[in-house]
Amino acid sequence: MAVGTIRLTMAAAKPRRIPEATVIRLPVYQRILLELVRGGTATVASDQLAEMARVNASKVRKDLSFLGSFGTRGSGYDTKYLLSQIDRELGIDGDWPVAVVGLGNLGRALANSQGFTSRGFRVCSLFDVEPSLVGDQVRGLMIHHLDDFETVVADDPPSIGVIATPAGAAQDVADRMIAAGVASLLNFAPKVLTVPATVLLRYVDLSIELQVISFYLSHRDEPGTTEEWSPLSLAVGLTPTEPG
Amino acid sequence: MAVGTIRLTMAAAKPRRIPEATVIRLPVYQRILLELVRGGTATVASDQLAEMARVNASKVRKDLSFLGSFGTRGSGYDTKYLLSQIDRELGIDGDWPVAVVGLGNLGRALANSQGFTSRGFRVCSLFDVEPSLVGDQVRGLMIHHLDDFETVVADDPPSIGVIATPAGAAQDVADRMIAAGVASLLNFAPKVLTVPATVLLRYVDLSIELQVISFYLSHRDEPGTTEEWSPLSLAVGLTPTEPG
DNA sequence: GTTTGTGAAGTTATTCACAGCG
DNA sequence: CGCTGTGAATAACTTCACAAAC
Repeated sequence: MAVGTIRLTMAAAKPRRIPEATVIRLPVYQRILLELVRGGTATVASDQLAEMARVNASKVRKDLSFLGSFGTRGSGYDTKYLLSQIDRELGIDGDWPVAVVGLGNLGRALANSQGFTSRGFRVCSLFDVEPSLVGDQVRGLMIHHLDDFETVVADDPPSIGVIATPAGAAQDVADRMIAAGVASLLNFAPKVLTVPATVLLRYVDLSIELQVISFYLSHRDEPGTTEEWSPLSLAVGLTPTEPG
Repeated sequence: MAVGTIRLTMAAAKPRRIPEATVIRLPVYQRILLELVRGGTATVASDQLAEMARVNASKVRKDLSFLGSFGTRGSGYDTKYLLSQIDRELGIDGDWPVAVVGLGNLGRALANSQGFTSRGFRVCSLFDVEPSLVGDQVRGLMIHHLDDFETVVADDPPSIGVIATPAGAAQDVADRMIAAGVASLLNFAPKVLTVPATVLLRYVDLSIELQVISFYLSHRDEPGTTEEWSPLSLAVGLTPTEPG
């Protein structure tokens, strides 16, 4: 590209500002590309990607064009290269230490999951209050008592705090994480949290997913409704910061 | 509930068609209202709801107006009543049997979670292939061997199938679920699935959440970017069906 | 006075449709 | 030819702003 497009000063910095809707789809393309690369597919056209992501092909092309123009007309996109560009854009080259509080089934599943232990993410510390868990190891990391939270995270400050506790403990854990300087929270507890507007807060609520499903199942046969719902995106979560 | 409210006979069907963006926020309001009701709050104004949901107040009012007009000018919304209306709209009065395949940490956490065992949802059967798990009970339900899937679900056909297996097993499980008539899948395995367009497919990918977070953390200090990202919605997942 | 509900205005996202490159 | 990249057209969503209702 190097679209001569303005922004000149000292040569062509990209005019980028990636739309939110696109940002949300990038991880989806990323995952698809990862599978393609692993499966040995070297190039992919926008309409194939679109089919796999279950979106429209021009949307794919538009989305990717915000990153630059990496496609080859006539053949498509180089999977490896495109993946590396998406990774870069998503900040995957960074180091993102993650602290997990709550090591019940869910916390354990998270701490063990690929997503938390690859591509820049790294579980750095684990906490619980349950005496029978404290001292145990998960993936080679010891579970600390929550009482030691401040001390432990001082050594290796997490960027992301994961709350996988029961609802009753969640707000307290959030407060302590924020006080310790954690910039973003991922909350799995079924509890609405109150945090400062500067904190990036995302909820993952498994029941919310179910309810969106039940909504579509309930309505799929209503007259005139049938073909028109294309339940986009996915769902879940409250959101950080309003601009105003 | 048992609101005498209309739905009169056969006059005046509302002109309703709830925008997708609204549908995605309804479960968020729902959860907030549930906490308010439990905490004994009887009424709530749109700007309070908005603050808790971290969205704009007119968005809240507009969203709620698609359900009908249940607010009282001057004081706000009756929490209980509003909650019941959202529940109704989300199809919560239905019966949604859920089959879970894969009872590792994640599957267990799901089967035990409130979201899967309340408000219309009901875990109806559990499956795994691991001999040491088959025959165990989780919340009073026996874990069946996946080999018996077709037989077991014939008795109590699930509306929703949850895939919490390793990636390698996910497509096979999906195929069997679809063949057995399951209308919607919730996939937690890190695998892109191929399913017919009529199947409602949602992905929950914990690493996608992390990556959206890392995107915002990476970009929050770029010049001109700081205040403007209001990372809406939430994100995750591929999507079912395109209309075209 | 307070807060809803909603047209109208403004913004953002999607889709079309085609020129341009390989 | 095939497929990308992108302006222009369309559609969806958000926000404003205020009249009406309590």
